[in-house]
Amino acid sequence: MAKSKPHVALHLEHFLPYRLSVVTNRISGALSRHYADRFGIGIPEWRVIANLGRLPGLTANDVVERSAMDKVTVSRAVAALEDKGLLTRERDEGDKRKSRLTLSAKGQAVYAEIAPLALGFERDLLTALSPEEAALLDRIIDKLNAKMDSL
Amino acid sequence: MAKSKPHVALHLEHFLPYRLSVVTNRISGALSRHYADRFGIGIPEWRVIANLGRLPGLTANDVVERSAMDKVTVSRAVAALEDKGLLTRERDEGDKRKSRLTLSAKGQAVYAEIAPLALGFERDLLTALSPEEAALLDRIIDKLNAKMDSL
DNA sequence: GCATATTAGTTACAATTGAAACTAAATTCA
DNA sequence: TGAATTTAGTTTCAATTGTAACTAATATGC
Repeated sequence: MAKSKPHVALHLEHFLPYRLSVVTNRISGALSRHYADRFGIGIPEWRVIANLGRLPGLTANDVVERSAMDKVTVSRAVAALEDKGLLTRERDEGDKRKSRLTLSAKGQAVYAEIAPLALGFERDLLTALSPEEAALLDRIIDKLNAKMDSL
Repeated sequence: MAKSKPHVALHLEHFLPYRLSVVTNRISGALSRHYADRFGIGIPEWRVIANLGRLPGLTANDVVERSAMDKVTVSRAVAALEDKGLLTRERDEGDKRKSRLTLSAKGQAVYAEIAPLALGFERDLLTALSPEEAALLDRIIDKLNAKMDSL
């Protein structure tokens, strides 16, 4: 059954942007349910934690660039995490517009708990694909991103 | 460079659910900009139109099942489209809970204008991939969906 | 060196969204 | 039957989100 080749008529169920959107939302939703409920943390907050867990000292703007999230979304996620005591800000002395962000001990604990959950979820998801398919999917995502860059 | 194979450490930029989410949001955003601005129509409304354009007489619930959208989202999109005169409801005489939805002439005109835009966008996007890659991506999406069904 | 533009980040506001509760019609089954 | 359940669809409400306008700090150009 040919599916997302260009069509002469628009069939949503075979339309690539739509199909991608549906499967991605299902995956994101399932994943966030893994931690959102348990930890009271939403997707943007989790993404900030994931970035800072690996790269402490990023600024909010670094996170924006690395995460494809909106500036405002990141700003709010950072504020929420600070309120919850999961991260600290330290004003950059060289450039006082910036704050360096670091996970607190509590934030690191959350990271240490969620990261394996997330990786386990990914591992489970990837059992649906052969290693070759998984590798190719990666290449395809890169190519689609490159295409979007050029628009 | 190995990317979304299971990792020992969580690197968001190589984490499949995250990568999928980023590229999908970029694609959906670009696509909706193609019609949202020009026609004053949002994503849910467009999806309802796309469904009814091909299958007139669906009920709101049929659209929910076919589109993976929320009940509430569809209900609102349908109401908005009715307000704009793009579709009509006709109470089903056999089951008075249901309404059969049909695009008005105006709605069909919008569909006739947007559908080729959407198909052109997809065609353009797919120039980034070889035909084999495009076919495989379809298979992969099906497999990921099947995996999500089983969770 | 100072006016202008750019960058980091926040705030205000309006629109979108989904969960939960609700109405009305149809179905089940005792 | 007719009481209890399910289904189609809507409404209410609170949370999430993005756009635009803003502040404060830095960089640029003349």
